[in-house]
Amino acid sequence: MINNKEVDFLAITIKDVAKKAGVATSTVSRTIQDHSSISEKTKKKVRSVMKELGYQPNLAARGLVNKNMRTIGVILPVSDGSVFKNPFFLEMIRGISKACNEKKYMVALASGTTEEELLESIQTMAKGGRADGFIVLYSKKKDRVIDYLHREKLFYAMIGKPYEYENEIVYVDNDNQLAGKDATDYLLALKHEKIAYIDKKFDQMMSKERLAGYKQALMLAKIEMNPKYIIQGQTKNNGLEEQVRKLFSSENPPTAIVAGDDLIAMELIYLLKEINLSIPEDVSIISFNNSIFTEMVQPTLTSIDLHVTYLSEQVVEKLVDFIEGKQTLAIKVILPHEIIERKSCNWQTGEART
Amino acid sequence: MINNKEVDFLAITIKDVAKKAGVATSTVSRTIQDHSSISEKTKKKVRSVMKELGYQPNLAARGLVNKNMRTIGVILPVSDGSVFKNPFFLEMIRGISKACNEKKYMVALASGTTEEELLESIQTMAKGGRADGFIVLYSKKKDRVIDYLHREKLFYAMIGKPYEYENEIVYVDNDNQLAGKDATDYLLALKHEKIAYIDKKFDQMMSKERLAGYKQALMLAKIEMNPKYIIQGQTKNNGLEEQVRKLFSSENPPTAIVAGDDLIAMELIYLLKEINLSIPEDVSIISFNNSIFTEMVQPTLTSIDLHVTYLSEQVVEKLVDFIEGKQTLAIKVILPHEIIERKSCNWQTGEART
DNA sequence: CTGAAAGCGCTTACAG
DNA sequence: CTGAAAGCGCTTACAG
Repeated sequence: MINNKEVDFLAITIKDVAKKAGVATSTVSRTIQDHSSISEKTKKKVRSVMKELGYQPNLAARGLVNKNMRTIGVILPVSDGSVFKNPFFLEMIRGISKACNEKKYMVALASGTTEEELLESIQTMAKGGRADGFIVLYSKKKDRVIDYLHREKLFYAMIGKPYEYENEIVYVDNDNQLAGKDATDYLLALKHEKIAYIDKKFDQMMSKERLAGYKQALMLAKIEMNPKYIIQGQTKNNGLEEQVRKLFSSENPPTAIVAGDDLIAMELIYLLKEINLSIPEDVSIISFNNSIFTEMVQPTLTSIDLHVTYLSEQVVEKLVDFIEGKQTLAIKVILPHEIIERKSCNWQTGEART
Repeated sequence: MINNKEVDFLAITIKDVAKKAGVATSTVSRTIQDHSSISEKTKKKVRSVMKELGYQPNLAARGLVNKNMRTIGVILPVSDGSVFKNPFFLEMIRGISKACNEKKYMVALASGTTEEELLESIQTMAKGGRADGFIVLYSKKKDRVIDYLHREKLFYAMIGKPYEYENEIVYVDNDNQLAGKDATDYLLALKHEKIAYIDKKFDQMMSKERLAGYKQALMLAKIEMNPKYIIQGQTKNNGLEEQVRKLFSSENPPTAIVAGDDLIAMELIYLLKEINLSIPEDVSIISFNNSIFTEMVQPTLTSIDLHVTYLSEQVVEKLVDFIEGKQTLAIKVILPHEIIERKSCNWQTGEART
């Protein structure tokens, strides 16, 4: 319908405003920035003309001279399919987007099907002067993305604890070890002693930490850890499902599970129901994230809320401080978690928790 | 650790390349664009210098002169919480991001907590020359966002069928009426006659269309439609849950359900199980989206795949064609759907489908 | 308190 | 086939 060229009606610029207001372009520019050197009277006049003409500053021009585009690149994990289906990311993206809006930053997405592609995307944004800083939404070992960001001395921050350069990176995280311990302690308080830890993706930093917390809780409770109770995703011989079936049909099955996240907990609930175990009567389950799924299963899931939205707001804030030079230290922010009790945990006897 | 100013080491520009290669900046520029007027020999030399210096074009500068930023703004629905938790959006975002990468476009997110905020965000991007076009991820009635995009004659495309300006908007969609009909036909073929249609959000265009398809299927099968069998989210008196309970404890309960999407189907499964109905023995369920959830419930869900990823790729392609003037008509692309059979549907007798 | 001028890094007629 | 010059829309010393 409309041709590119035809629609190319000249946007109104600082020049148009200046002419109409009878001032110099520099005066308009300074008015936009609310410079103290411009008289209120002039500002008022200029502002009214700006409004009248519907002036909006050209961000490319501004970016060119300021060498900052007020844009934050959000780096998604390489989408091999599985990881990225976790709605967790949606919550983070949404939180970041919201926080950026408030700070008048834009958010640009960097993604890729392979690590190469992702790196290229980041590079274009970085060297192209398109993003002033980056937020990395995941944390994994030997990450070439982190290496790149670090080597190029770009501004970046992470959600989650980094594997490397820990002391040089701005990051926002939960105390995942404590969360793992708290989850386990919660089950211990319900008199469970045979507690399993089941997760899928053990390459993620947070999984490691939660497992450490689980071990710590058992140790402090002087309960000997049973290595069979720890399932770390699929092995080369067995899928997660098989391993779980085997564990629960063994001689000495667990009475409770700490699950890696709500999604895994959901799957476990189905699996266990299939082998005729009742939840929470036979097996109690606690998990992490407190996502929408917690309310969608039967029984509803007791889960640890990690305050993802707040996490996202915080990364944005810290990164922006860093970009704008208000803060130059590699600050870490650790947010608290909170157990949200629902119906998936019982006393070890199988009696309802009262 | 690192201060803003210190890190501000001058990026290498076209000038640096020109000097080192012993040519003019215009030659470098033309080499980048692979202009036919430059000799291969010169190009080769310039390119090698570019590589050596690690040159990356400054996108802001380029955008300033070209008046296009090779950026697509992706407009998320106003996040009142509920809608946005649907992982559906994550899939769309991912698909769009992937397609944009391939076309060397960047994706910028526009979001807001209120419609005002969202509009402001879009406006900044549009008038600020930040985005060349927009993709709207949802379709709702009386949308001020669409009004704005339309009034300002911006380039935009939608996923889903628009309420207004249908003949002037580039969009990509499924044939949702046909999908609704096919879902219903599938149940009819299993000898079900008492089929309910249950959805949550009836302000969305696709819900309306699927319902129309449901009605059409019944009509063609000469089955009288029972208005009680249609539940359209919560009314002012009753929540969805209450309505469903009531329907299934009524004298003449349905034996099958067409559910608005997988999430709703999941909830329905729990609900029905709670009132001691077996699925698929007592009630068959078919839904839409074929998301990860289909494999997470017991029984696994028969669901209609809408090819979301492909949908996303298509919007990007069409929008880019439009932006670049390769295509000036308000083209629509309708993608096929596909029933993915799993375990949630039986013959009306309650016997397993074989 | 305000303006004229230079410059950010690129592209593109216009010459040659 | 290549280069010198103007210009995209803004900001910021530098004068006054």
